[in-house]
Amino acid sequence: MTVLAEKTYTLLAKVPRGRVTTYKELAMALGTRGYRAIGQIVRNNPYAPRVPCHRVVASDGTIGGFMGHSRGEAIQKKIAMLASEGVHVTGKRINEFPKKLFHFT
DNA sequence: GGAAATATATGAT
DNA sequence: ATCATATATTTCC
Repeated sequence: MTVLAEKTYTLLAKVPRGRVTTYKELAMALGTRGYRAIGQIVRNNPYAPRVPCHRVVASDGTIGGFMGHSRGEAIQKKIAMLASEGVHVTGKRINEFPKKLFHFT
């Protein structure tokens, strides 16, 4: 486990319910450019479900990935979970993404 | 120890 | 919109 992972989980846990964050925001807050690394870390998610990995989305408002695959039916499940928390998703993008997006800086 | 793969982002074409 | 490059971690050899 790397220091980057610790900080990633810490920040992710700080995201309130009904809000989402992006890999980019996380990477920026952590001071790294390894966006993909964040994806790997979140995918590992040894702290689940204490760490809401489903609250992490791509910077363009798309869901990104979930459960081992990047784009597939698993996304539907993630969408349902987000909708359950108040973040509704229409089609392939989050509804009012910038408003629901939680930024650290 | 080194190479390939990944739940991304950005820039160029 | 599509293709190629950059970046950090993990997994497999």
